[in-house]
Amino acid sequence: MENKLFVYNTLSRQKELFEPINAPHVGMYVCGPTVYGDAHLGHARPAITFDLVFRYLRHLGYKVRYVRNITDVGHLENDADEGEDKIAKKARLEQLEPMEVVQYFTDRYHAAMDKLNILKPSIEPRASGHIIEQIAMVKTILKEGMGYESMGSVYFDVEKYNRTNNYGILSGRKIEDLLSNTRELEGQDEKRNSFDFALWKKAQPEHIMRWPSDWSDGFPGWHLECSAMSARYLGEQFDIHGGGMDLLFPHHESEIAQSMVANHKSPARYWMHNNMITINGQKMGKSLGNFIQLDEFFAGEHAALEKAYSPMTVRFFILQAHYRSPLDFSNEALQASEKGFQRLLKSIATIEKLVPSGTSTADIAGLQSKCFEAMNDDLNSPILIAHLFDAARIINSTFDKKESLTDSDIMLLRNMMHTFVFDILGLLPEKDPQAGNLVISNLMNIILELRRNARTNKDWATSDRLRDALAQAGVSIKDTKDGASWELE
RNA sequence: GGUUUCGUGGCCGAGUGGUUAGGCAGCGGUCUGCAAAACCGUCUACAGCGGUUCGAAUCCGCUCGAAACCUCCA
Repeated sequence: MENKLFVYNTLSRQKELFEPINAPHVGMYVCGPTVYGDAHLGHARPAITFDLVFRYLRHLGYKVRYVRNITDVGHLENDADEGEDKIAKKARLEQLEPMEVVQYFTDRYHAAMDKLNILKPSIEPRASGHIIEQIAMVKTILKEGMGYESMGSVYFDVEKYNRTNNYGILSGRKIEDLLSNTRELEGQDEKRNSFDFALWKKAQPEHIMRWPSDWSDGFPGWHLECSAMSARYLGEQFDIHGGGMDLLFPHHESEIAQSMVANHKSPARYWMHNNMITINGQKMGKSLGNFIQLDEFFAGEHAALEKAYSPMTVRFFILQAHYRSPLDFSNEALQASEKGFQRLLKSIATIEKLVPSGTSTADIAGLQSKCFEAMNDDLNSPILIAHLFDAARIINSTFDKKESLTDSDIMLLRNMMHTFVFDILGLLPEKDPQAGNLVISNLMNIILELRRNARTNKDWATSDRLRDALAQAGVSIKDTKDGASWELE
């Protein structure tokens, strides 16, 4: 843990030295998905961003407890569906039990995350499994006088809270500005102010996800689950709270307010927010209808996709941008990432073929230091990747005898590449599943043997005919110094 | 309208008061029977207008343009 890791803290709006409350232990909470639909590219970003944080902290030697929730209750659909839960709505449409929908999309989410090689969080709590904790928190907030009951629902009194605290500490918003932005929404007459948020919501008769409470049969408010579950598993104050930038306000702002009242502590020391993925410059989002599901990427089945993009291509694409910058989707950019990633992987394989020299013409240790510097500077994965491409150039040049490396430098380089590419960036070489097929492999050996004979006899017509026919069949042949190799298209 | 952020070369995307980002594409070369692939080398830039400075793409101001949030959202 000699590395000095700096992270950008949204609270202070600057990079700060990361110092855990109880080193070597680190507590990290990240807002997970609402499981009422398949994961799209936008979901991949926070998952990958905080997977990178998780992996890097572990690499630095920290013992990290990573909590990422599953939201399966509590989100209102929209103005038109006042009081109707997203999960419940989907369930009614599909004639399924709400929990059946939750289970289905949770499993699908996990499968997509597995493909992206995202490590599982230490704990993945569900909101519906923590109703008791949430009700207890509502009671505490009421006892503290910062909440009020109205027609069976309970609301947080933002204005009162703001007299002694700062509602806006995270987002930079001022309550006066919020006041002037009052919009007339249905059901707001229950609230004292438009910006008050629900702690407990009374369920309408048709609402099937409901739990009993002192105030009504209902369900917990939008922001409560994260406050209740983070406190339960990480304590009242923990190290890192993460999520998408779109959650900054009001979700995270309200989380802070709730925790300040219930626990008299600001819940997290470092707030980290990943930026959005855009498509044609606009946020990719469910409500905008412009999202592309992850499985559609992997299968290439979407009108906006020119081809399929493998999970590792998507992962590399996301890591090539800094997590706090917006990232614009395009086929051109994806294909650039795909090729670049393959080049990086090939260079790692080439390390094994390097022949050691007595001296080194490249500074491998220095390059390794630069890689750590990049990561320590707020997880700057694009800079790290640029350094890794420098390493790739050194590897290839050494292989071409234009540079030289000592035995120990080669070992260092191998270790460095494996550590950063596989362990920290979480990238994996993707093996063609068919390539391992023994029958195909044997057939290819027979065909290439025939072609090799033809070539020995300078029978170019036969040689080229085999190559063209194989290309038609979806197998590409590459002639190298060491003979021909093949791969499936 | 308010809050926050951003505008970099053909595309994507880092950086930041004086020193190469990187990837993809393009171009040149090596290799090759040819081709492909691979590898090496290499060009194009900091929205516009002012200001501060010895020096600004980098700091300040204005203009234009874009985005996120302000309502569920990763």
